[in-house]
Amino acid sequence: MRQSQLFSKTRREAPKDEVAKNAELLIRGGYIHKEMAGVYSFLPLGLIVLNKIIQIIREEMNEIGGEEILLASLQQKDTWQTTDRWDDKKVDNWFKTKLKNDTELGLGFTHEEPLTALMREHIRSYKDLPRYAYQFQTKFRNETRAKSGIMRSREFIMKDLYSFSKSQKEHDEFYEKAKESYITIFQRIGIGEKTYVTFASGGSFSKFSHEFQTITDAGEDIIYISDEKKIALNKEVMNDEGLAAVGVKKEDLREAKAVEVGNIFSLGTRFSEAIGLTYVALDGSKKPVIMGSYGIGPARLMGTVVELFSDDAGIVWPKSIAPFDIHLIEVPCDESTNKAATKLYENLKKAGVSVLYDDRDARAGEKFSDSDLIGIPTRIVISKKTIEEGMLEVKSRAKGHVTKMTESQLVASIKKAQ
RNA sequence: CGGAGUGUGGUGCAACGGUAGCAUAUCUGCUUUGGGAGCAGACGAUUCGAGUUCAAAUCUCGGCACUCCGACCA
Repeated sequence: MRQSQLFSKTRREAPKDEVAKNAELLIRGGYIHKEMAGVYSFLPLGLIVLNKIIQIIREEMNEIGGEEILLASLQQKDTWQTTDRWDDKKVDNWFKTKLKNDTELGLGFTHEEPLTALMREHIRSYKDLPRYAYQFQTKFRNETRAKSGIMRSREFIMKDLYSFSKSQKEHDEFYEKAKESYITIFQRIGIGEKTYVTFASGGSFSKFSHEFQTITDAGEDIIYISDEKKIALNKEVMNDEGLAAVGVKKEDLREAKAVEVGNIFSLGTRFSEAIGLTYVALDGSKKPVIMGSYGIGPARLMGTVVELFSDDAGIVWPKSIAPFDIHLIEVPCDESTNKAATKLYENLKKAGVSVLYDDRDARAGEKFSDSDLIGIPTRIVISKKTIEEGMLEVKSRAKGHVTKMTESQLVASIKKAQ
């Protein structure tokens, strides 16, 4: 798109009420807008990145048999009372509201209850299992303290998948598949090397759950990593039982700060029994469905990427989730550069390369600074000099080096990277 | 929820209880054009409410908002 058409503006300084690097850079670059503590809106550039992350997750969820749905945010009290999760004493981060007639409602902080209840209408026989449903949906959590920019917010989109299986074996097999799928997702997004499958508390559902923890000082969790096994333990299960389950010795582990970018749980029959989601087995008996839940926060992922990949000048997006492939900069603007830049812009679009074309009537310094801040992987400058030379000036945002190449070489290199 | 701190033009900062100032952004004009240009002019602000005082951005109390530390965190 043409940058002159982009309503969001970059800014030189971060607002003083942001300390977290992810929020500072994303606000300065015009990716997000802060509505209030822990509540952020996504602007055009931010939504492109968020949707790219979502699309990667979607592809991987479909790959393991997920069916996409969209559940309601408004939740009925009754459903949550059947599992004893309505009471504020049991779940203290509910946002609750009321209908005009005083009927109490909740804004969903998760969706085990409503989906389990819904599935009663669709799962009746062992022939209907297994099933995997997932969604990208807004969760509301009344955190006592929002912090770290978009890493911990009160309203956020979450991908949550729920599995419904007829046997423990069937569940366990899917659980492993989901774990592998998550590893693939984090690799595709570019944080694979710093992300560890981490043993964590299973809460009231099972002994352990698996978290996906990405090493960064911006994280809130402490994990203990076994480099040999490429696995980690959350501090909360750093005890004899946890060590035994993972099969590591305490002295072989190293401590690190990390952010939880994903979490998968075995739920057993906690919800299906309480809500009455059963199926008729081969032998005619009625059995509760065995469930699991699998979450990833796309916005938190986006924040994590910014924390991991940025420098003094701004963001350095991994290619897989950058808002555009190329930042095309025309400088200075006159008739000849405009003609050349427009032609290149159109050609690149035709070749299937996404381009942010800085056609603004601004000075070179401002354009370059904005480009560094926005962080698109490849920058191309069109100027009188490059037109005379007949070569494109191509700069890598990550590596910083400048190379000269022709248009077809450029397209080939972008295609190769995709 | 406990503790600490901060609220001033769009943004970032300043102002002893006594004329609210600077930078940047924005607008106009001229000059400029490969790393946030120059000159001239213009627009624009004390979080809200009470109190103390001749006089409050400044002191006191309360509300609201935000940040940080901690607790909490399917």
